[in-house]
Amino acid sequence: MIDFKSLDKKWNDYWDKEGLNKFDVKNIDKKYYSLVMFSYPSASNLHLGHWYNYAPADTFSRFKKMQGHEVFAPMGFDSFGLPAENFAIKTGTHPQDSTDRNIKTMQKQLKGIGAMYEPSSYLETSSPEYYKFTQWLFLKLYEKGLAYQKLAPVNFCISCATVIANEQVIDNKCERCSSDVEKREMTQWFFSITKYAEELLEKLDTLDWPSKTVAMQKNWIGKSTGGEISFVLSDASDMSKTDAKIKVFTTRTDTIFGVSYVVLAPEHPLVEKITTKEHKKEVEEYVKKTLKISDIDRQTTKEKTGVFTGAYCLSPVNGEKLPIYIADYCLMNYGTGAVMAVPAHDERDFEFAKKYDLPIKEVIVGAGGQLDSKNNLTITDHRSPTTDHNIPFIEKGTLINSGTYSGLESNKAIRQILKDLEKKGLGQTKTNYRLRDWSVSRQRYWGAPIPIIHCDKCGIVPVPASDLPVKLPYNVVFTKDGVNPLSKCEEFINTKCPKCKKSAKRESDTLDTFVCSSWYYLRYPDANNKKEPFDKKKIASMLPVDKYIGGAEHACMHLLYSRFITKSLRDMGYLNFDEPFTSLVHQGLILGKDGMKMSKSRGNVVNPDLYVDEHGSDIFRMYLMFGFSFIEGGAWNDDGILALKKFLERVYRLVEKVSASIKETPFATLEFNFDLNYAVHYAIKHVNEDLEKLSFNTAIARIMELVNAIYKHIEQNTSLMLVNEANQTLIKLLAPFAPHIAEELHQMMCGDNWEESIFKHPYPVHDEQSLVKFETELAVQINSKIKSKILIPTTATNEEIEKIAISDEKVIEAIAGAKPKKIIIIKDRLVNIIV
RNA sequence: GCCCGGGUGGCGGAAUGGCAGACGCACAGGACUUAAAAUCCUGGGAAGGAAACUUCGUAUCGGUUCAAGUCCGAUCCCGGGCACCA
Repeated sequence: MIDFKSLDKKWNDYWDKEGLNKFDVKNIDKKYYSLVMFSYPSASNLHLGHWYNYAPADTFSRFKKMQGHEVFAPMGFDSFGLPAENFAIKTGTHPQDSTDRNIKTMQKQLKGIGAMYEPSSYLETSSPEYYKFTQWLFLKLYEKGLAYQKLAPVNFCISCATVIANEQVIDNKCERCSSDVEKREMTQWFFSITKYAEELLEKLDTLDWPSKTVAMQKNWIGKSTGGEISFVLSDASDMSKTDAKIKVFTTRTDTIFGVSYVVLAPEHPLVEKITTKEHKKEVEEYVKKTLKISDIDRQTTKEKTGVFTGAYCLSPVNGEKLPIYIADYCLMNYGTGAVMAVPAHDERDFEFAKKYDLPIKEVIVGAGGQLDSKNNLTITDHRSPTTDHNIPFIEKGTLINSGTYSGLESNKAIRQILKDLEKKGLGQTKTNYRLRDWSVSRQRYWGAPIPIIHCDKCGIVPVPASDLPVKLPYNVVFTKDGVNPLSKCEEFINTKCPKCKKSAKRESDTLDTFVCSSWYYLRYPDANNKKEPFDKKKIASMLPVDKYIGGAEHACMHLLYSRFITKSLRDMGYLNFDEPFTSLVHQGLILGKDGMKMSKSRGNVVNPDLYVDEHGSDIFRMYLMFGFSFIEGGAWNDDGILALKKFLERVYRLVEKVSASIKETPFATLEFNFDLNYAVHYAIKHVNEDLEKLSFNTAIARIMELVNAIYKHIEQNTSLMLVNEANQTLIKLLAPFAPHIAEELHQMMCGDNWEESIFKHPYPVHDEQSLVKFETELAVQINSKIKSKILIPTTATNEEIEKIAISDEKVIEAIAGAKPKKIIIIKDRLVNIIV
């Protein structure tokens, strides 16, 4: 038996030599952009997760290529990032050096997959040729007012010593290092992703994306429509007119008659102004205390606290005097930083009201509440306050105790009340989003420097595009003090102001690596362009990406950021499409043998290299595709890989056998055999359909069936020519899955006539006629229970099928003389006789 | 708490409302072999039965339907996301 391992190099070299992976611009009309998420060289090795993403994706690319598409499948490295820098602090190895080294190893490993990556589009985000344009992107966003600097509370990871984005905070811990995240007030750079909130939300429905990812993004954007309502301060004599109102945001304007107090966030600017003398000390202490407690504690303790400010405001609907509180459960960074509290119909307000003994006014009853002809409310819902006081009742329903609005259904009341308030200038409809602007400043070295200069005279001055890239200096010192090495690098920091030419200082923050990865798919098709990030025309013909395959962990980060960047570049006139990734698929997660997530500490990490070294890449990648449902993943199993080895050896023997016999009897007759022909076309049809859906495991199952069928026909002495033909189809079907082995088998089959790579051949297409059988087997049910099977001519009419079914021996016995009441016939499936 | 997924043999996993368990692993039996391995063939949801066959069976309970793993309602468990968002 041949050593499959030896085939990897042979065919890889051949593909390289022949330029088989090259994208040919001539065929641009048939382009297919097949993208995988590029690798992050933080660890020194390609791990199983990479393989599980890249190998099946390559099978898909090869399938598309054989289908006649001009496939563009690039690969590169997302090579900036914290881990390299942390490694430098720990070991003294410069991030540039460790990154270069890791990339070298990983490139070798990538080669081992045997994937058809386009060689000329290779990129590394940490190379000046690339980050020059990441900086260009920043400047463009700045120019358009989409990048700005502000003092804001940000998430600060103490261990990483840098600010991180909202999206990078998981359970109040850093997404990367899992240590605590602190809220800090810092001047930071932001991208105005919120300006695109509505489009980012809306266009989600046009995408062929996993529904879960769409749901996550929708959730993250968090649109809610409601009203912004003003509560006028009851004693506003000493304040300016604009300050005399508290604006609250609510989605439940229908509950406004149930408001018993108003709450401000402790950070709210009005707090200071409205607090009365008697309450000043208490309020100040409370504000100080809550601001000091990090968000972490504010969330984990959850117990609501607050204090009375001494001030009152007036209900805009009935003029009722309402006390104003400040409380930690009101958040400054959402809505207006103030809420109207309706304890009877909101859980949080209820909890607070109970604790501080505030009135609870019920104004909504369940949907059973109705006005009778005399305008009296009848209540039929069991949850209504008049029966069992099941409050807080947070659902919508019918209004009670709400003046002229009583009796209205909630949704109607919301519209009506807002309309009336608008007339009085005290309210309007308002949409809020949970999405915050993207914080992109990082106080770290190993990233693209933000191309900004701070000048004492001119203020913030962008680096002129002609001066790009702002190069990251190599000679910096990495220390454990948590201070950005760049800020201590004199030769980097000190510069001249481009405007006034006086000495000025460079911005020392670098860009979040997600900025680098938010546009890399635009760079690939024009990766060697020295003048521009990409040529507009080229991109217009190559983008959007047709199939994007990668991990689900990027749902609210990379995938959202990329959509935003695409839209902003479109609005600047650089792109002519709205969405970067029309079709997206996430591969599942491969777990350790123990069914647990792989981790070094658990000691259950599976190293792909060991298996590839032993079996070659085809067996390994086929196991990854056959052993799991692609989008589910699952636990690793060593036996599974042996199964695929067995299968491929079985195919090899088959090809060996058939090509040997063909050599012996080259003029074998071609005698048609329906069954074998059917098996071949059945396999072709399903492998095509399954590959289109990335259902690799079932596609391989169909190929296995074909192999079994061919073996059977050899035994049955079916025409050698036909077997030979079936075999050739088999190898083509197999080619995207096991490219090296398929090339070898193809060469074996062709013998002296071999001319070119199997990937220059079209993928088999099935012939519908070959799948039409003369006879079909139908199951016959009596009262929905299967009693018999019958063979009917495929062309039989329903009447004929009925006749055959009823005259079947077992059916006669089962019916036992009873008269059929109804006969249901499902084409090609079954007959159900109801008696 | 809320929003998504998911729960099918000993195992990985298949099933446009229409014959549950494709394909494979493991297992068992047979062939080949001095023997073993490899290979090739056959069999395997469970229970009962000599067999034909019968009954049960896709987390649980109920419903719709001639027909439910699939649709609907409730419950339990597992995974993921969000989490004081007014």
